[in-house]
Amino acid sequence: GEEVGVGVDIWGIKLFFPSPQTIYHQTVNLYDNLPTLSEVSSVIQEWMNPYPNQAHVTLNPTSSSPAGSSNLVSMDMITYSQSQGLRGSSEDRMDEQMMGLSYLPYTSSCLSSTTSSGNPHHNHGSNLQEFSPPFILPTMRAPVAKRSISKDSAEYRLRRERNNIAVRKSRDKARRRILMTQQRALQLQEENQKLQMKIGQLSQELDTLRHILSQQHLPGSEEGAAGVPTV
Amino acid sequence: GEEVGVGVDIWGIKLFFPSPQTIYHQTVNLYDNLPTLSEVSSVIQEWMNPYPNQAHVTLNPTSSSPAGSSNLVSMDMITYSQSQGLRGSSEDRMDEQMMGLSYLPYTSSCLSSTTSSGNPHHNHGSNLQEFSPPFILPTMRAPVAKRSISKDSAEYRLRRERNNIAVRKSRDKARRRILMTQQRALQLQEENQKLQMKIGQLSQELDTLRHILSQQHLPGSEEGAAGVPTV
DNA sequence: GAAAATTGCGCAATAC
DNA sequence: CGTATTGCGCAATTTT
Repeated sequence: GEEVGVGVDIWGIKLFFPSPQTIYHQTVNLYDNLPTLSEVSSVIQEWMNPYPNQAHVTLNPTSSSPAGSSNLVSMDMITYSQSQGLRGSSEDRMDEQMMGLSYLPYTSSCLSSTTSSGNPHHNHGSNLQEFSPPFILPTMRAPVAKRSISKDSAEYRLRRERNNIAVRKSRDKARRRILMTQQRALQLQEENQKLQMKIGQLSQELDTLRHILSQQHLPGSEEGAAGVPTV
Repeated sequence: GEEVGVGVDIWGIKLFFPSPQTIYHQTVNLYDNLPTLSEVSSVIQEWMNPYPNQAHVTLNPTSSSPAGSSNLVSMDMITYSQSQGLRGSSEDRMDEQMMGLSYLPYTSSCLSSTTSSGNPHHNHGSNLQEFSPPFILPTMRAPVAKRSISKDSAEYRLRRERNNIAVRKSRDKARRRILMTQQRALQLQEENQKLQMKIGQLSQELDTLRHILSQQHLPGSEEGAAGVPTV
């Protein structure tokens, strides 16, 4: 099979979507306002529109117009139980994982390379067929065909190498950002403690002064109008 | 070649170490206290000890004792310019990357599987041969042979699938931890502002009271002893 | 539109 | 033995 994407089960309706990451992104970003069933069904209509028949449509590697005719659909169901963006919106346990729930294997198959013998990177592991959690639908867009690029080509290697460098750089940046945030949090916590202490000191001073003033004024018994401000 | 590990250049001395990640970890953890040249050379002696001749020693897949005889050495140099753990310890730019420096491609090849046709996962990209930054040595330990496991075996797939689940779980946890830290930092920042404001208020109150007291005492000209405390 | 950056994922080494 | 972490490359996607 040359399917690209994931099969999902939305309120009992099995669907196949290309581009698992898109779905994941949408899920991650929107998992806190799930659509209603009617919204889902309307979106399904929109989605199914270009492909009224649910038959397979083989990928056409030579098609050049990306937004043109349909060229990639497979109704083969692929397991996809993401569960990450769907863990209840109430912070979960924040310390440990949920009960036995979740992190079930999920398989996505890739387009095999067109010329090379193909390093089957995302190999299909177990062929489980369960669909569990409800799912957010991705924004609707017709699947586009990839430009077929030989994995042996120098251009491919160049692209890969450049991307690898970018990935390392990006992750390094992320690591530093995380570290910085942690340090900032610690710093703020320290500062908070100092500020709390200072507030304590000032409050005590205020109490002392108020006490002194009250002692001065109470025995004298008059002029209560110009008293201690209580802002 | 069936080499596993990375080649590094330490003060001009080219070495090959197995397990790139070990080196990376050591580098990350220790990059702020680089060893002296004498330390390095003694470590090199220790490292070279089991292998006085620098010839290739072929991997023996049937050897069962992990801590037993030497079974994995290759002096083929593999490019390794990590540069991540070596970015100056002064926070760098904290916003953007350094100048043209770093993130050069780095290649590590893996043991090919013994029975399966072998998915060449970590494929060798460009065959650059440059060695640049000085490097921390890993803790010395004789390389151990991996138990040869067929990639087709059900056990392998089981292990992989379990690890994949663990990985997803771990990353989910990390994501939540990061989010939590960010939120905490924001929260602390808000709290800080409030505290600062409160300190401002209290200070102003104090000033007012001090002013009042000074007004009361200065015109009367005496009894300066029981004055305003200046804690 | 193309290059760079980001991100989910699986793999393998390793840490625990 | 196990699970948990982590660096890495890949590919899909997003950002610039």
